[in-house]
Amino acid sequence: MRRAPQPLLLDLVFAALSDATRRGLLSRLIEGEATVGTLAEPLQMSLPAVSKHLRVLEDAGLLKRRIEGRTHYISANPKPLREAVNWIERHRQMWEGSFDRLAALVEQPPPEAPAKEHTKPKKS
Amino acid sequence: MRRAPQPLLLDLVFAALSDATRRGLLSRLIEGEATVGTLAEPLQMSLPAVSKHLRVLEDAGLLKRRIEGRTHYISANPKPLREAVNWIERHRQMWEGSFDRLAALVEQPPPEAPAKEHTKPKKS
DNA sequence: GCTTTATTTAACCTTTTGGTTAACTAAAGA
DNA sequence: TCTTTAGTTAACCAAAAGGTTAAATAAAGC
Repeated sequence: MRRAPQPLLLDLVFAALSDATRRGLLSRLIEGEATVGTLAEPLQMSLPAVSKHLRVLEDAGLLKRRIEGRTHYISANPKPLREAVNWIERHRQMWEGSFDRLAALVEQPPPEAPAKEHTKPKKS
Repeated sequence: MRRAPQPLLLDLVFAALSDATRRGLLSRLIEGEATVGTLAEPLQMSLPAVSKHLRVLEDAGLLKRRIEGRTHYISANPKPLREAVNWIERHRQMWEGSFDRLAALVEQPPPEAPAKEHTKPKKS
């Protein structure tokens, strides 16, 4: 009963990535948009189970959902991954002591827009 | 009794990173090696709780522990982070790649049209 | 030897997670 | 209209997560 400091986005992203089924779903989405049923089909588990996994991913901001009639088209949203990889790279580089090594990779801006939303003050 | 596909290392790493307290511990370790007590001191929670968090991090391979007498010196081990960041980067780049192609198409319609999704971009 | 110090382990509790089946909503098709 | 199809929501369950306090282990200090 001591916590409630709001679930950080990073919490949600890393938690979402910590399950192999969910990572599998994300991998599958590399091939492009897919419906819930299509995503569930190869995954020997019930449809509601898959639906839940998708919700976890969606809550972490890793999915986009386009609803058309009764069909939900799911696609990947890579944006939150940037913050996650930023956190990791920052620490990895500090620990390894090689600051310049993959710095370019992290700072690599999206080809279209100059990163506008990853400059938040965080205190983790 | 239905699962047993073995807990992948990636599972453990991402799960370890999904908790703000644990990320805080890792951040603290940027300053260098520290004892369990020192790590616990600023963290308003009991020592056993911290001990458990450290074990989660250790099981994920993110910590090294040097025991000297009754004192445990904890330090960060960045190695498993590489695999994690590899997974993320691989997916992020794939998605951003396909998103670009998609975006190129979506962004095409004239600036007056507010691009509702179930209306096909018909160009006159 | 006794006591303090550093830390883990044990036992317990509550909340969350990951799954199930059954019931519901709503669009599509006959 | 009636039925199928696509998906979510509800209710439930077992196990895991994250915390607690109390007990155990073992090194250090007196």
